[in-house]
Amino acid sequence: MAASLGLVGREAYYAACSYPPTAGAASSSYLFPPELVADSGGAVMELPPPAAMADFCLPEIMGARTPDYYCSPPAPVFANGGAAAAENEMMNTSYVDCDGRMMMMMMSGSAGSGGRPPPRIGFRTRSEVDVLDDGFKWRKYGKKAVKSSPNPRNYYRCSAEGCGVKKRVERDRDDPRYVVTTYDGVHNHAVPGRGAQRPACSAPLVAAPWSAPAAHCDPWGTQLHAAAAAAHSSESSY
DNA sequence: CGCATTTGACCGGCGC
DNA sequence: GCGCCGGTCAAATGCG
Repeated sequence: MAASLGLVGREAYYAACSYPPTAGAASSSYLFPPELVADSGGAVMELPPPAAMADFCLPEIMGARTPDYYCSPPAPVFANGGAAAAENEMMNTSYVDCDGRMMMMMMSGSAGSGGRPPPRIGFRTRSEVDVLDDGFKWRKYGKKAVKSSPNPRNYYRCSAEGCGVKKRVERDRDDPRYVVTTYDGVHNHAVPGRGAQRPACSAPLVAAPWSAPAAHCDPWGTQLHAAAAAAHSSESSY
């Protein structure tokens, strides 16, 4: 299982996305690594300066130390504009870490019959271990060698009952020091064992307007914060 | 013994 | 229609 982390940092977050999920590799990788988006019509976002993002995303908490991570409502930060994102039924969220570095996350999926597309979130983390301990309990259900990468891709499912969240984990093909993790779906439960310390919805979170009916706050907050917390806490351990 | 992991097989989507 | 490829399943295996 996810042993305690040996993360050595998390500096290299991608700021790229690929959509719509059309041809080729892009259909299975809505984000990252860059080679998957560079030639497939994807948009590489130009990120505003962290400070600007903080102003945009963190109005009520500026002035104090920013949280480890912060999830924002969808922001029109796509290189080709928010309209294009809307056209493609894509949404995104972003957050900054305490160092002011900004991280973009992409969510996508088939919108289906007006329903909320299942969020897909991906990020890249420099880590010595393949599986980042994000606080949730994952059960590995598959491993596959993919063509786009010399490294095998591992498939995990949240082992919580009734929670269908999946994640894919693979080493970056260009830099094996980095782990590319893609979350698929939204946890319908709190982080195991962290109930008191880390409620599913941290206070500063802005409610996402599209959040799931049952969720009173950003449904991604749980996993994002969990992952962020895991990554962050690990930093001090190396 | 129960649970997690491994791994080959199978299936469906997509491009040609 | 066929083949490729990614994703999932499920039996076998390992481990505590």
